[in-house]
Amino acid sequence: MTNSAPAGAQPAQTCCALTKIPVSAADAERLAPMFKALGDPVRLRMASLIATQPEVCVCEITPAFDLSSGTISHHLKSLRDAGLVDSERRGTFVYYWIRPEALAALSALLSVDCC
Amino acid sequence: MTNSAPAGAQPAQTCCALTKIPVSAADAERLAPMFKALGDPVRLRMASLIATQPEVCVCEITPAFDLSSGTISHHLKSLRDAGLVDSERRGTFVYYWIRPEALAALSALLSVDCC
DNA sequence: CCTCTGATTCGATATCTGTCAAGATAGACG
DNA sequence: CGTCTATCTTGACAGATATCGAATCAGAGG
Repeated sequence: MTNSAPAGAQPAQTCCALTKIPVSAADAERLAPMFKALGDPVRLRMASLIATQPEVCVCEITPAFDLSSGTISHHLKSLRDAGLVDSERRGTFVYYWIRPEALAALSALLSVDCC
Repeated sequence: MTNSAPAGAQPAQTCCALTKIPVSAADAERLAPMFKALGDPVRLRMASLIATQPEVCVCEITPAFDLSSGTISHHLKSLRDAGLVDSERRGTFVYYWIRPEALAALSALLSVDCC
């Protein structure tokens, strides 16, 4: 039980939505899965890799990780199920892109720019 | 495989650090556990409950959830291990508070205010 | 000291998760 | 139509996780 802040001292000075009003159970059910999807190092990197480009082919994602293609697919599915990315097959290849609304929802909760 | 964005159309217009440069493997290892900790509805609500006040007694947290005290402790430990909160015993009671640096780290990654 | 209360830890259990290898699909292209 | 390549799905499995109830620990106060 470390102690990095004088317990009685000043409160969290970082202001963000999370610190304004307790997240409701309903919001928590909706938002937690997105955090969960980003809660694995591989998926966090995948999401970032996809987010840095308009769209990314799976054939570009696969070689960026030392994992089987089955595992890559599995993680991409997690990200898609969480609503963070979307995908489309175009010919032989499948392309993924980020869903900005999803990032915005998380950002709104954590962003310090809310006040 | 739904299709909510015209694949070839404009890229993610929401700008945040995540979309600038792919998260490095090292950063992913450091940040993913924090997202993971927030990736459970119970813990997300707990973190928010703690973040909305300077500090919160466990005796206030416990009745806010329909869970055994053992389970509450378990989740609080997860949040603490992830570096999101810290705690201190004061007499009979234990108090938790948010670690603003941790929220700031996540915020920096997702915030739209970076450009 | 003894006991009471708040909180954590422990043991058990059911479920979930990350991973791989192998098999199944979907198009492209002869 | 057959085959090749890219991707996804399935089956299996070891390890993690959420949960409870019981046991333990830490102070407070007689």
